[in-house]
Amino acid sequence: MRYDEGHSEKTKNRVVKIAAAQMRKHGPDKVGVADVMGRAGLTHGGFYAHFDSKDDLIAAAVDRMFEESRARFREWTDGKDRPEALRSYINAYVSRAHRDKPESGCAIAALSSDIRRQGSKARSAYDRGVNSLLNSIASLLGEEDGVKRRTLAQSMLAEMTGAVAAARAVADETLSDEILASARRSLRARAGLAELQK
Amino acid sequence: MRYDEGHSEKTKNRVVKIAAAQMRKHGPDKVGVADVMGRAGLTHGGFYAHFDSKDDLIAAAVDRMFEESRARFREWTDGKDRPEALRSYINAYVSRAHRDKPESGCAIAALSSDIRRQGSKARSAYDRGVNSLLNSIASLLGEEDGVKRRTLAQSMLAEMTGAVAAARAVADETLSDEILASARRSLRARAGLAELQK
DNA sequence: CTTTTTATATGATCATTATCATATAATGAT
DNA sequence: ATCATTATATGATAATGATCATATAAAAAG
Repeated sequence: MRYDEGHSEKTKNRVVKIAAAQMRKHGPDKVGVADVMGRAGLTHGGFYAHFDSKDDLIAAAVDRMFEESRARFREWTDGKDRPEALRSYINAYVSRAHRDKPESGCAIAALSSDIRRQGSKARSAYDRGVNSLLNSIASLLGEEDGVKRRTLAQSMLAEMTGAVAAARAVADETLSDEILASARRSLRARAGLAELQK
Repeated sequence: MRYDEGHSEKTKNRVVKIAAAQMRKHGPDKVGVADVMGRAGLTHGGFYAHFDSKDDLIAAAVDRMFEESRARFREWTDGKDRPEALRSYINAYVSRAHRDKPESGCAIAALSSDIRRQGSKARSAYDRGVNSLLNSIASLLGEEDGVKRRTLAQSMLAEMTGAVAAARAVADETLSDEILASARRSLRARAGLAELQK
């Protein structure tokens, strides 16, 4: 049928959004083309009208995940001065809420061990996303020179993503909560934030 | 045939060792039973004489990975005094050598996003391994009380595993090297180690 | 009103993979 | 020597999943 202009693009966006959520939740390889299409209210056959291959979908989904990351970054930091924005970002990222919602969370924490097994398009999208996030974090740091800011941002990103990934991996909830709390505290300290409330 | 006593156990050990390597490299779900058996010089059919299911093999493989972790920990720290052992452990863990050999490296860095999708036996094995590793790290820390040592160990483990996982995930080798170097530096600093050489 | 267009549907194919029933071969026990 | 044992092999089954050829339906263009 001759749907109205832009219908195809809207459908594609919907499919990518669903794929981005499902892939963070279950891993890219555990999400089937037919399942994603089904969730979008479509059947599997139409898939190849939108994407060259499943790899292509994975790459689009990774891009989408990092777009969502940037939106969350803004949500958590907009309208706050630098230290407050940083504190807010750390607390929101290294949180139980984030841990419990991988499907809408950061791609780095969700795909940490999956992405290196993916195709080059997905990996490029991932690299772009990581760089973008590093820049965002560095922009919140008050260090003198840019090199130090970048170094600190990289180290903090490692701890943030490592903590959330580990907190998800561990089955014991007490241990999981502990890991998050320890990382949060350490991150605030080394970001130069004085401890206020808990 | 009536093989000599202990043949079965030796075979099983060999299979688990191979599975542990392959699963760290490719992810548990990407490693087939037939492939592992083939690498052990066997055919797929005999598998169920050794394991109840693939889940069972995954759990055994996870246990094995952490045994290897403990052996590496000893290798890197034995015969050194506490600060030197800690420095050695950090430098060896957060290294390009470790990054480039997931198949023989730490399970936490290798399976960070895979393990939460596995069965309960594998997850229990993982929890045991994480706790054991946390104790090992805490034993290297010179903090006053045990709580602080545990907190710091958790935070450091998050950064170490996060850095190695991220360094593997990223395609750009320059960025990957940078992430490792940044994490290494930060970890040594917050572990209270003075900077000596590079 | 007919034709063309195009997003989506149907249905098939081919590959992969976990699992299991059954067979085999070699060797200690009889 | 024959038998019983047992680790491993053969071969089948059933499920899943990516891909693709082809069909269809509905609206826009004529």
